[in-house]
Amino acid sequence: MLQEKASAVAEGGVVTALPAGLSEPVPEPSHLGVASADGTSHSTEPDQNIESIKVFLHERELWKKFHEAGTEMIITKAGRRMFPSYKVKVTGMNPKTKYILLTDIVPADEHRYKFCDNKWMVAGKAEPAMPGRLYVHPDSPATGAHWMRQLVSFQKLKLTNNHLDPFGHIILNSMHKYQPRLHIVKADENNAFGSKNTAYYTHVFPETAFISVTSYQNHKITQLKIENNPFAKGFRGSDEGELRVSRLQGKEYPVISKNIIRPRLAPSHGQVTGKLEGAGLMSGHPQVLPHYQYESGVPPSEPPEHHPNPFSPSRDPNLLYHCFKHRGNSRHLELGCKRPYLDTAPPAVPEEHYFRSPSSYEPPLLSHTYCGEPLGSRGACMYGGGAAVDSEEGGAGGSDELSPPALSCNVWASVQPYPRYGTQPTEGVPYQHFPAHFTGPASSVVPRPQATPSELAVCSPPTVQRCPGPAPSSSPPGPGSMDRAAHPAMYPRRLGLPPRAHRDYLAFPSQSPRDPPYQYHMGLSTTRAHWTDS
DNA sequence: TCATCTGGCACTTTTGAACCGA
DNA sequence: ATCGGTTCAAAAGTGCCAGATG
Repeated sequence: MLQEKASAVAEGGVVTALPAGLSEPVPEPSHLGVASADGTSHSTEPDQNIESIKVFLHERELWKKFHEAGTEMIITKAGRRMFPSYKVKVTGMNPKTKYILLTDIVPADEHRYKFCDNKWMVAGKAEPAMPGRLYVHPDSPATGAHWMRQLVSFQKLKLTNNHLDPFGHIILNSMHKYQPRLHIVKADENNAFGSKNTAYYTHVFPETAFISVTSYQNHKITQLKIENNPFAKGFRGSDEGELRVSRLQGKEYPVISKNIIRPRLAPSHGQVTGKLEGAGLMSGHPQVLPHYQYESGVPPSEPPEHHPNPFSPSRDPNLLYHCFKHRGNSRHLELGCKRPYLDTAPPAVPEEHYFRSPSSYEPPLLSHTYCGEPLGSRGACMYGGGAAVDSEEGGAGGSDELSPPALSCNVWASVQPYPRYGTQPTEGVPYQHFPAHFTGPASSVVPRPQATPSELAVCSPPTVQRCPGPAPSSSPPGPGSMDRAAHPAMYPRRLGLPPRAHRDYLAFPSQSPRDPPYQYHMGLSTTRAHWTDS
């Protein structure tokens, strides 16, 4: 059981001094909330300064631009990166303490959306959530000094709609709204990741919420992507001058020619934002209680500012976008709504397949209960939501002498459909902006069968235990090398070259937030590095 | 018929081996 | 032999678009 947690949202802060190492002023990080497992807020122990950690979203201005338009993220079968990419600056860590940084993406609500009349609207109930997966930063675990030295980038995180994705990408449903979250897990000697007193810190930037799509719906988003994503420079129009889509946008979005476009990957540089908008974490989550520390002096009773509503009709009415569809060689402007998606289609594949049948949902690379890597390997690491894994306390087992430092597993966080407040959207009703906050009865210590949706079980190297589940390989090199051989496709690159560093993946059946409990289990790298600086 | 998804395309950036000279 | 800089080709990441799917 966790004895402490910290959570926060990025809202409500104020712009303050430029943190060292950042080239732009960034808003004050979210206020930290510290909650104990019993549901009461309290300060962390003096030696666990996790509550002093501050997280700054990189390129926040860019994120806000997208957010204001209603961020969309493409999901593909092969996996697609997020853009803007999720990068943060972390401060306040103990330089010598080791931390693990990871992200997950949780449903923002229980609705499916449609893009109708140039805005996102609720179109029915959400489909069952995909297997929950975590993306562990490849540098994890690393010292606070390491994390604070530079931006922490999760840009290699990929999103997919492939329910059977074997690559460990985060699986999402199209036309659903999601909220990325950042977790910072303390993993030092006295607070071993996976131990009963694991301290972690969950951070949510509401402006990073997005709706997953298989093709862009809102052309303003398309243009923002083209304008800001260097890989999309090819779509920035010709010398004659215009973005392809801009022709169809009328005056709404400025025509951008190659001549006038300049790389604007960091458009927020030099900009100072005003008060951060949005609301704080709402109470209701026994594990992650709201606990605002109004550094700016704003009393808790003051209504939080809201982000511009990206998905509601309350946007500037003058902003008019059009629905397009492709027919033949031309696009046709459509002002009408697309056919409402009113019925919730059953999952393409029985949920059982993913959540309850580890054997059936067990991608080769996800079948290990722990992952290890050769020292120095720093590849992407994604972890799947978990199977019938009894990770509590980590089932000791296995030939420890031969195995890499084994893992203990702890349920350490809960994932719920990201809560929204305000009126419950109804079908056909424009989506109301949701603030990021936690709600729900999730408890990190609920016995597995009754566990709340998407608990995160953490497997940590400090103990000589393993996450229960598919039998791990006992080969010292760890799954990494083995899987590379078994699944070369996972490690593409030039022949004869060492594959790019990759961590291996763990698969854990997961479940829908609305369905029987599922857990995220995370197997952390079993590098031979010690977890302390000693 | 329609909304949504898929795969190929052209384009760009990124990556790292190969090469060269100091 | 080593190091640092440059070059270049392949890989990877983009959105667009036509066709497929349910």
